[in-house]
Amino acid sequence: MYPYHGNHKPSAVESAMKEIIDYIGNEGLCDGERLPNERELSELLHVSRSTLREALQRLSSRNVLEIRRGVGTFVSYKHGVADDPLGFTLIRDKKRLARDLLEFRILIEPRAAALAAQNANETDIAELAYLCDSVDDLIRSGNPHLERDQEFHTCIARCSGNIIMPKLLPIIHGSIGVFIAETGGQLREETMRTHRAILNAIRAHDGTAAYDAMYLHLIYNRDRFRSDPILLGGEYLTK
Amino acid sequence: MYPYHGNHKPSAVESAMKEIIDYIGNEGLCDGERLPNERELSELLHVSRSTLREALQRLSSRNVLEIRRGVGTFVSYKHGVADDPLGFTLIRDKKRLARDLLEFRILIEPRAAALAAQNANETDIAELAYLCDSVDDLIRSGNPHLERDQEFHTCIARCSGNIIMPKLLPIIHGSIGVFIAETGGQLREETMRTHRAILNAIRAHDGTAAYDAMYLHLIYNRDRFRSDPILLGGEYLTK
DNA sequence: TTCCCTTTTGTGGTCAGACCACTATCTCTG
DNA sequence: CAGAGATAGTGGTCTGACCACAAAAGGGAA
Repeated sequence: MYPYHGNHKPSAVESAMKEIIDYIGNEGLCDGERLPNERELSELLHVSRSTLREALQRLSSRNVLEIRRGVGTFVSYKHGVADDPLGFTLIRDKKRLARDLLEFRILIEPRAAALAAQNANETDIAELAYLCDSVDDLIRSGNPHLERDQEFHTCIARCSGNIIMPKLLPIIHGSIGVFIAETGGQLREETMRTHRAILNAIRAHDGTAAYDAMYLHLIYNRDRFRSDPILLGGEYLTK
Repeated sequence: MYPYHGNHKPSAVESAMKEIIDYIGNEGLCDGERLPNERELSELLHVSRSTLREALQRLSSRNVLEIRRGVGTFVSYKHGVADDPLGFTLIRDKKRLARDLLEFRILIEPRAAALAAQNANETDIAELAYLCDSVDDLIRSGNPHLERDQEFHTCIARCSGNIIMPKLLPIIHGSIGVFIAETGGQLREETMRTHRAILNAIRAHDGTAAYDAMYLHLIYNRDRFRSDPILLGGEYLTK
């Protein structure tokens, strides 16, 4: 994307990346479809397998490809799976990081919900409703629901119409996920109730209500974290 | 950061990444300091050079390291340099992408400015003032000022106190930079004026004023883009 | 001496080909 | 028909060689 920033001569890896992107475009490969295996692709692009591999790795680390060991390499228009693309790895103060991540959600997700209320069509709303029900089911049956919960939020982000939202949100969620375990106890009722409020506001195309509902939902989450931080891998907070 | 998401056995590359992070921590390496060369480091970590290289590449693509050909590999706590970590590469509709990026800035930067007004100390304000003056100088002398302009904005993001902001903003800016050339004509005056307004609001610790000033500044930018999109590599808009 | 050009040195970049480890599938057996 | 085992295909890792670039050292001309 940015060979234009510098004037440096493109390396073999960079060229290969561009050619892979072109290949996907030319072949009309869609989300989930498989690329040729590494040996074939390296011949096709006239680079060594190691160079080709490096190109694939870089593309996968920016969510463009998904590499599955022993299976193959797949196109992934899916949003946000890559590890730590924002470089939180080296941030020592993990407690502050967790706090800032939660604050950041409060900053953008209510706005995303408002936009979603404005832009969501029937199909979107049906998908949101399904996800909302699905989260409820998981909570009621005592199963892990965090992942599905995040899908609900990401779906709202996608409905916002701003393409940055669904790209960014899963990264934020993923980073928070390291710190926070599954919702427990009384908060589960709260989660189901506020999720439902968000869904209803979006269904009614009421932007203000959606904003407020999402805001409340996230505030609950933040305060829970503050007062009762259930942590996974607590060592990462002090390190 | 997220070996905790899945239960999969860590690959050699993943272990190497972790060990590199640990190495940086143990040796107390700071921003800009150099790591041992690839051959030494691969011996040190007991992995092959190719595995080590892959680990280094991944860390560099998440802004943790900076690899300079013919020179060495350096620790980079710096914010946002990596190419396209959010995976905009495959987005075909570049016009929409540009629009959404600008809208996204309008969504988060005013809030960052408000937080900066609240949290900035004397040192921060001095740095902001210097950057603001510097941008003015560049504009007046007719030199490219886009990069310094972005530094000004990133500095505000850093002053916000939320660590996500300065990580994210350069990525957004960098992606927008592909589309938008240097500010030209009458907008230059506008840029200098609104920058100054933002600075003054932050200096006065007036959050509301900072929010409004930043909002106006960005609206000007967006409208300029809409009415008169000066584009670099226009082909990328239609592709 | 001072400057510029050449050489040297050290670094990351690329290549080739071999073998390892995992996954899904097929096949044989009970 | 179900399960265990063999098999083929994929990405993962290793080795060691050579290439290309950037900075520093050296040497000659003004």
